[in-house]
Amino acid sequence: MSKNHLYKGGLSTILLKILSDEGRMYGYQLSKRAKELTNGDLDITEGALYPTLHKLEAEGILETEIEKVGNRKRKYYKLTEEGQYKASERIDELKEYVMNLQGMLNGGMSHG
Amino acid sequence: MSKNHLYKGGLSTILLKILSDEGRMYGYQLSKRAKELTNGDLDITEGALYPTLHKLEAEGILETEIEKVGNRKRKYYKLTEEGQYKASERIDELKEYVMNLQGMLNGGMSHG
DNA sequence: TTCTTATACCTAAGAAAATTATGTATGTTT
DNA sequence: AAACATACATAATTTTCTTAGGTATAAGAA
Repeated sequence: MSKNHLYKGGLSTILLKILSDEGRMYGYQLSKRAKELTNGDLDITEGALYPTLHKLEAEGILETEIEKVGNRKRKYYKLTEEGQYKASERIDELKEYVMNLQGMLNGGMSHG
Repeated sequence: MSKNHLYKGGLSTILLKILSDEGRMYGYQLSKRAKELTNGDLDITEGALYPTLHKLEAEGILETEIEKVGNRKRKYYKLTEEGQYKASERIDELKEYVMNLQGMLNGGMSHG
């Protein structure tokens, strides 16, 4: 099993984190929230967003409900019961990884 | 210009950070050092490592010297003068990105 | 009222960057 | 002698992203 999630494949875990905090969101809303939370650094494209959500749904980690607001449909995502467990695992792994990475990036200042 | 380096394309910047700290290293050594510095989390495969180094060399960011140790050759990499400038730019960007990501991962605890 | 922008979903083609597999060769340890 | 670590490299494949294209409703500006 690979441990190099983050510089490849971190997007799904980021989405899971947001959903685990917010409870229930739709795709468009998720991408806006991600951008907010990272001070504009994370700009999730639609071509990445929707396939990733579909994959997580297919894995049984997310489930959906379609709601009509006015004349427009929104597809709401939330974690399944099984998904809550898997999500917290993945989020913890990512946290640890990011912490180690940050340690590396801020260490080694004694050179110049 | 894309801002989503990290969950894709962070490897080269990580290598630049290590080289900027250590000054001069060869490929195999770089991969071992990266693993050390991240408590084993970052396991760079050879198929990722060498093409990435070759690309950075082709970009003029790294330069090489081959040394013979016993009967075995080592290819040492270091930053070029131009490379030092570009490396520090990329490292700063990555730092900021990782900081924002960490903020997101550790925020939103007020849910349960 | 028409144009632009924002909202809201989606897929397909292509590129980028990784993994996996394979190859060569030397040195060390069991 | 066999296994493992060092040390380089490339090719085939897969994953995951960007870019581009498509549909449609709603709101605001010109």
